[in-house]
Amino acid sequence: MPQPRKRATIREVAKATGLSPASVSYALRGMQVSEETIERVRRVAAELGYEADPIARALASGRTGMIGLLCGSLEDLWQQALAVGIGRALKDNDRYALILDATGDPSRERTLARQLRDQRVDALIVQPVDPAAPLWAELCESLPVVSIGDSLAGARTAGEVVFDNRAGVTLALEHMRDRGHRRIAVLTPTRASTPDRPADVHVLAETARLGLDIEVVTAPQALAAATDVARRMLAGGHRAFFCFADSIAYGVYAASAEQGLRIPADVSVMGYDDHPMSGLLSPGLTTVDWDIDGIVRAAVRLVVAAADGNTRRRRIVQAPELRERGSVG
Amino acid sequence: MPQPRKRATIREVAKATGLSPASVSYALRGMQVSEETIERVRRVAAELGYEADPIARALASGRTGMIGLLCGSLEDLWQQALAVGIGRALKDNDRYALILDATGDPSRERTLARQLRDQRVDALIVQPVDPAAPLWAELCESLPVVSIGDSLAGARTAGEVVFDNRAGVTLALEHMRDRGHRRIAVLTPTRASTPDRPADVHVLAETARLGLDIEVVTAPQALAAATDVARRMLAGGHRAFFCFADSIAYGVYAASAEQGLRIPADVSVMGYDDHPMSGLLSPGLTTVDWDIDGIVRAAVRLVVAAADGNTRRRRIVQAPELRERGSVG
DNA sequence: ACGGTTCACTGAAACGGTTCACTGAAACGT
DNA sequence: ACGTTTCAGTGAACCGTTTCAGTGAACCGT
Repeated sequence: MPQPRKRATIREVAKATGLSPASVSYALRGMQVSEETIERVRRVAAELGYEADPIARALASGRTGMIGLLCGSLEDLWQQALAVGIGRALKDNDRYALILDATGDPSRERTLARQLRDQRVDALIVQPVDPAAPLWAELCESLPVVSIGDSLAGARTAGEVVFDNRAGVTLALEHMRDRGHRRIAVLTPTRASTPDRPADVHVLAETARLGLDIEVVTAPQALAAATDVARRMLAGGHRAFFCFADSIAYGVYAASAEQGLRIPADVSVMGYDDHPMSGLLSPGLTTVDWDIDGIVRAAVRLVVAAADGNTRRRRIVQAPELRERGSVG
Repeated sequence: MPQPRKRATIREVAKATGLSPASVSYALRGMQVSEETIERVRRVAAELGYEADPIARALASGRTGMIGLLCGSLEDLWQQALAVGIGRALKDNDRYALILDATGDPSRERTLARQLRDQRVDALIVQPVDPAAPLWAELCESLPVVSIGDSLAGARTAGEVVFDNRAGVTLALEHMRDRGHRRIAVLTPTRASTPDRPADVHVLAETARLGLDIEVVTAPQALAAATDVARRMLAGGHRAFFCFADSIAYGVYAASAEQGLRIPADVSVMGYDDHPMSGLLSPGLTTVDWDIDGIVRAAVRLVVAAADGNTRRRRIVQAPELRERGSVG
């Protein structure tokens, strides 16, 4: 087991400058002491290679400068892209992100959310698996929370970037109906048992309105697992798919290819998200685009403002756009 | 600003059980006290909703139970997959990962690596941007480090999962030569200025041996940026590409499609990594496969052992496999 | 000369755990 | 009856900061 090398503490800096630890602490944060002293302390600290211990700092001050990011399921390529984008945007704001993956499991979501709070993150961005969980209200009591995707029921969030799923679903299903599809398999991500999740409600409402015959099935976002599900649905005679995540649609591509079925001649697929790879497939995946960069920017702006103590709450609604590429025959 | 709700401390549990804080601390970790007391303390703690504060615990004990994961560049889809896989595998070991993204920048890599050490992660998995940096030797002094991809020069790592890049490069370049390509553009990720990075050395050696005419260019892994580079190379007359990451190869697909060039008829592309999406493209991307699951398992096994105090150092060499899918004409 | 500010800095108490060295009692062997 | 172990549990120092409530000196206007 390696030996932790001994590091300089604030007391040593205090000794070396002839000041009290308190003054050094203030000086290093540029408060309450004379310019001259600040300069001197900085110099001595640099000489000694002193850097404040983030753990001790967190314990004493309750602040860390970190932003927590709790993703619903990182198996999803789009969510991966979102996480990476948020991480980089936060970096540009001199913040840094703690990225955690709830793996689509509400109970893990609970555990990790609490863990982040206990880690003293200054604020939290969450892409909820179960937006109706009481957890969120509890969490909002103790730190600013920004949600992406869905509104958190009954919680005082510090901001929300929500998708207009009603419009998105309408766009998708009308497009499929216009192309002559009536019997549609809807593949949605595995998720909380909440039966009345907003997006699902819209699907039911719209299919009823448009007179469609749907079968809803949950599917994991990992390619291999999504392919399994798609394979089963193809075997069951389904030939038109509305996938609630591009990652799931990729599974339909894979399963169709295996069985020699051609898209869009034999099988029709719609995605939901627009991951960069969707444009590279042939045919390109027709999908519903949510402007991922806009979401990243909005979420980061909200969370940084909240972490800085800004209390103005905002709700930003993202409008969807149909990205037609030819996967619906 | 939300008010942190007051939480139970160990002293309150001590009061409630009539024990000393020390005993409670031991009891909750199942040490040094009688079974009966352990049971009682557990019960009372649960009643009070007590849970040990991880920050205070980290300060006092220097341990956190977390494993740090420092990725070279999360723009790369393969590295994203690796990070997600490692996160999930660690979860199965009841550990949890702190995922950070060096964004391909050696100086950020330094900062983040030190930050992880200061966060008291029990161990670190790193996919180095600059494997020759003196940083690693320093880091290995204070915590177990497992590296993925390259060996860390002069550092006493706790384990390594390295790729046999010599074999991988040979596999790729021989394949291209066998298909009749002589003039090849090599697209490598942006990286440290280290000119003698092992993989690059192999490329030069092999091209010389095989009598190839190469031009080496660095390219970012983000699709849009990689496409830009590919576009320029196509404009420069290049028609055969060896990309040192599948993500970069995707950029060649995109740029070729834009210009109406067909793969493999007009343009040939080889990747390096084998991301799941590579099999979905048409034609599938011919690439060098590194068995990502094996890497994940090996790295996690090594790092968990090291975090548990096991000092046996191991070096695992991954052998490449050519995954031929038709993108090389 | 005097009360009142301002300024630069300090002492000590947090923050919430862990761990070391120790204690008193019971159990043990002889 | 005695010295030795073992056991369950304790007191207090410690981890490395931050922050609150002062303190003494210099400076102010009158």
